[in-house]
This record gives sequence, structure tokens and C-alpha cells, in this order.
Amino acid sequence: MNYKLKPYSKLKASILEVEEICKLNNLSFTEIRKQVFEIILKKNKPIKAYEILDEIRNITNKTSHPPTVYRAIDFLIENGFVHKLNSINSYVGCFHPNIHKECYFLICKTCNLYQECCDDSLKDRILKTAVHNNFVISNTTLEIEGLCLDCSQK
Amino acid sequence: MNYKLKPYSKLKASILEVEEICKLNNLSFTEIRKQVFEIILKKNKPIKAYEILDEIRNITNKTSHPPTVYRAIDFLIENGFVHKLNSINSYVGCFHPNIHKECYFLICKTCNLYQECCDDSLKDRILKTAVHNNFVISNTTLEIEGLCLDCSQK
DNA sequence: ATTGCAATGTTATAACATAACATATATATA
DNA sequence: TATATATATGTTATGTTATAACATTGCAAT
Repeated sequence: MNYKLKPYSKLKASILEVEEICKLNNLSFTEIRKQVFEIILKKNKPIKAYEILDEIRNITNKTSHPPTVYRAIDFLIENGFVHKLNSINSYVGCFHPNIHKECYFLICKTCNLYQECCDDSLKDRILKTAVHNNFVISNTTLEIEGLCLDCSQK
Repeated sequence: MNYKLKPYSKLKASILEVEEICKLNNLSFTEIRKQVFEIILKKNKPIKAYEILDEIRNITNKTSHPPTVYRAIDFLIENGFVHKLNSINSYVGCFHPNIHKECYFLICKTCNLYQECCDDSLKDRILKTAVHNNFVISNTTLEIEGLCLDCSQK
């Protein structure tokens, strides 16, 4: 059955999913990594590294430092649980960690909400373009900035 | 006739073309802006802002500061003469300043060479994806990192 | 000539990210 | 179980990228 999850459950489900993936692949989903992942998911919008750092400090009451956060982010990105949006130096959780590492993004300039758009024909088109240019892709950044439906109607 | 230009002429041609565009559109292509543009073109690879700054200091024998460079870059980007590659915080000259502001890029991880790929069907596909998501595009970042033909054969 | 505006100069600092080394914790192996 | 090894984290310092804010200059319009 395909029922909707409440936001809270959705967050919890994502974490459980990632825990599962890590277990299966022998990756250590440590406390810090879990905290950072949860912070990113909770925000539900692109979040900055130093914003995460502030959160970590709040949660743990410790004087954490940038490398702590950046290392956790690196781990999460490497394993496809989080993506970086280069155009705005921010990080977002991945909605389909099981399916793919690469995503394309629509980012609303006004409300900051983002959508992953994992359109296969787009992916295909990009691949074809690369092939046409004799180019071997290792990593694609596609970020579309603009206005979402709600904001474009205001 | 469609003959090739020597690199020097090509650079000069680009500068003349931009001068022309500026004249027609009443934009002031000042000395600094011209210098920065020329430095970017000469490098012929993605170049960093502080690299440009060093060059400017060399050329002018003055103690120039970051804002000088960033302002010039802003001007050049705004008017479509230069693009920023967000994934590597670098800048490149635009090959078709007359035709469009948006370009897509193939960036070789090994030799750093880049190609603009202004494939219409790709552009079309991106637009369709946006429309499908009720999204109004203002700005698109598409950067494909990987290996160019030469480097992939080594 | 004077006013206004666009461009540049200058100082300082904000925002983003990593190097390098010390310490702790987990895991594997004898 | 003790020891070695690798992995993860703590900590300090610094590197890199970018902008705010205000002063000055130079040109253009009235």
C-alpha cells in the first residue's frame, strides 16, 4: 500500500532506511553522522554547514568544530544520503538513497524549498550530450533556480 | 568563409566582440573590466578569483583588492561575457556572448579543459522538466565533471 | 559650476572549508 | 586476552572564497 507518512514518521523512516543500508554495506553510521543527517532532514530545506555546526553545539552542549561537521557531511555525500547544492553552498537530504547517487534539483529562490527531479529522459539527454562530446561523466551538477508554483503565483 | 583563427586573434576577436556589444548596449567596458576579461580568456581554463587578482597586481603594479576583481566578474557575468562554474568556484569566458546567457559545461577533471555544450535538445529537456514540476526557471547550473577524450584514453 | 551617479579604492571581516596532528574507539589477529 | 591496525573524532590553526561598508574619483547631465 502506498500511504502517506506524517513528517515525523517520514524523518524516522529515512533514518531507519539509512541505518539499514549502512548495516548491509558495513558502513558505520555513528552518532555524529546520524545527528548531522537528522539535522539536515529536519530542516527540510537546503542547510549550510555552519548552521549544522550550531545545531550540533546546541544538541550536544559541546564546543564542536567545523571538521566534525564537514567529515560527517563527506560521509553522507559519499554514500548518497545527502547532496550538496553547489550553487548555494548548502546541503539537502536525499529522498531516494537506495536508488541513485545523482539527482537534479529545482530550488525556489523565494521560499528556499527544493525538489529532486530524477527525470530519466533528462538523465538520458545529459548522457547523450556527454557521449556526443566524447566525454566520460563522473559527476553531474544540475541545479535549476527559480520559482516554485506557490511563489510564482504570489 | 569559415576559417580558423590563431589563438591570439581569437582572443582579440572576443574582446572586440564584447566591446561592440557594450557600445551597442551602453555598457561601460572599463579598463579593469577589460583586463579581467582578458585574463580569463587568456587562461583558457577555469580560473579562480584570487588568481585573477594576482594577475591584476602583476599587470598594474598596484595593490588591488578582492572587491575590484569580484566587481568586474559580476559585471562580466551579468552581461553574459563570463560564466561561473559553481562546482569548482572558477570562472570561464563565454564563447557565444551574443547568443545566450546560459550555457552547460563539460569539465575535465584531469586537464581542467572545459567545453561549453549548448545543446538545444538538452535545453529543451530541462525546460520540460521544469514545466512538468510547475517551476519557473531563472537560472540553470549544469556542470558535468569527468574525463575528456584525450584524458580518458591515457 | 554643481549635482548626481557610476566606478573604483580601501579596510575589515564574513562565510566556507581543510590541513595537520593528537586522541580515542572499534576491529581484527596472534 | 593482549596487541596491532584501522577508523573515527577532537582540536588548533589556517587557507580559501566572497562581501559589507564607507571613502574617493571621475564623468555626464543639467
